[in-house]
Amino acid sequence: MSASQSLHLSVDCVVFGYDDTGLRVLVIDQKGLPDGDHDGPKTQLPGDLILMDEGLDQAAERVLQELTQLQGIYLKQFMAFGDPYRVSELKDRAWLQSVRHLPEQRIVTVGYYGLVSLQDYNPRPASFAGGVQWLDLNEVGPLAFDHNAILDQAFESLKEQIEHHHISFELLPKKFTLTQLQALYELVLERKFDKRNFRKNVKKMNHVVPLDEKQTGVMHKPAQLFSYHPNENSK
Amino acid sequence: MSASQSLHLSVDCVVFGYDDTGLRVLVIDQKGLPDGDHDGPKTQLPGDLILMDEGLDQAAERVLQELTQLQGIYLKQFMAFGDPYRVSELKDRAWLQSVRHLPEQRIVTVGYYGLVSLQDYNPRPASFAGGVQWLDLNEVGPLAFDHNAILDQAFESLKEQIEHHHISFELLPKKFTLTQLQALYELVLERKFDKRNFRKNVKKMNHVVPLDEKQTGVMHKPAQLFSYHPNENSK
DNA sequence: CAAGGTTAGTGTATACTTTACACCTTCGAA
DNA sequence: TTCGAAGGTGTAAAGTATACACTAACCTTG
Repeated sequence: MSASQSLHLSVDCVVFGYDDTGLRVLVIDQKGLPDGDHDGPKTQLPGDLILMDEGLDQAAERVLQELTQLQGIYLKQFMAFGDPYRVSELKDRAWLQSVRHLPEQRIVTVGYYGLVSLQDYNPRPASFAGGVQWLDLNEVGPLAFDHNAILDQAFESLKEQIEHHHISFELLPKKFTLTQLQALYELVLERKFDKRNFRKNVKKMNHVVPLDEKQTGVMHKPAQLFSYHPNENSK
Repeated sequence: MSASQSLHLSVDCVVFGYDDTGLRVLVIDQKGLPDGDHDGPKTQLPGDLILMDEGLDQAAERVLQELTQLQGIYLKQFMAFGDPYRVSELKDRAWLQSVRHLPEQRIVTVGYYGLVSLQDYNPRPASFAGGVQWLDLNEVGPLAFDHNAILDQAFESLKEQIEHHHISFELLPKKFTLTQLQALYELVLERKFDKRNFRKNVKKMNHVVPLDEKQTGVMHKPAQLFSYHPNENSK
């Protein structure tokens, strides 16, 4: 029935970053591809094979750290991708072979999405490993492998989760304004909200608490800052 | 970095079945376990290794068909389980070795949940492969491996999806009564609904259409039958 | 064939939630 | 001092959710 399986398992991370300029995805350059045709896709989602003694969540954390220096961010598994022909483009196979010395082996991957506040983590983009870029979600070109499909699916999962779980705060700085929160919801859910109604709803959530602090350095009325307190008695 | 991976990939199916007696899960007996201690868990979720040339969804379908004869039912991937020690009990390892002749290899599994109407598929339980049982959801004992955890997670996913996607109809016969629909929601969401309010809501869904037909053979006022029409213009 | 058992099926009043909508405030820059 | 730019606030109307109790239709039994 089963015979001898020979396939590999990887994790791929779709890291969403948010700041006042919008919602972005983290991609890395493919390194080590032999010179020659410069056209095709040269960026991909950060991902790699899992190690024999680590769990999936652990692998996602490690891979992300190794490839992008990002650490300690929110990561959540959303879907496994196992189409036998998911790595079918010639260029993709060539890259795999050049980097991993793998023969034509099947790779199944487990997708994770990650959330990070660009304002908190990215004041110094230079600290990231070379070849790391934050692409605007609307301007992601073709990625290697089936990574565009993985990205789309990750964004779908994000949309579904943001309303029912308190994950939006993972994308915001520790101190944020209600305008930032609203803009985030509008970007993720792809619709507009009324400012007053939005704020009314936020005030019902007792895990969003106002601080004794205001925005500084803006050339308009400074906004009240808020922060997220997970255990401000339930709801 | 990665070195040589050597792990296996399987699918496991959590099939939920519904009829007027409640919500059930499909389990199979483990066969081929050498005689001896009869205590430990002897049932498991249907699952097996995936083949080299099939996708994950395809593997789930095939495995389910091979182990339980169930075919053509709704199946949806919900999560991958990859803890390196997920198959840690001695008895589980012994079983794997006796059946698959695998050494102490790691197995990562992709979980699918399935939905089926017991009334439509199970008028003749004899037609199922031997060793297949439908356990009441509240009376599932210990299963092999980490299958209890997989089951719990599957049920969580079912709860989340039933409200936003039209999957409840996969658990109902083609022609169903509103009482059946309500009882199903009550079982899955683990709360009661008011009959009149529930029916008001259903009548707003234009994908649930009344038929020109009533229940027969019941010793009370026969109920109107309904059926599900996916494309009765949206929402 | 009448009575009793059992589930089907229906409407309304009230509380709550959602929506739509416009103006004054506060800061920095010029 | 004025201007530009975003912050911050309340109310009325529409829609949705809840709570609640009786009659209707079938089968069975005496």
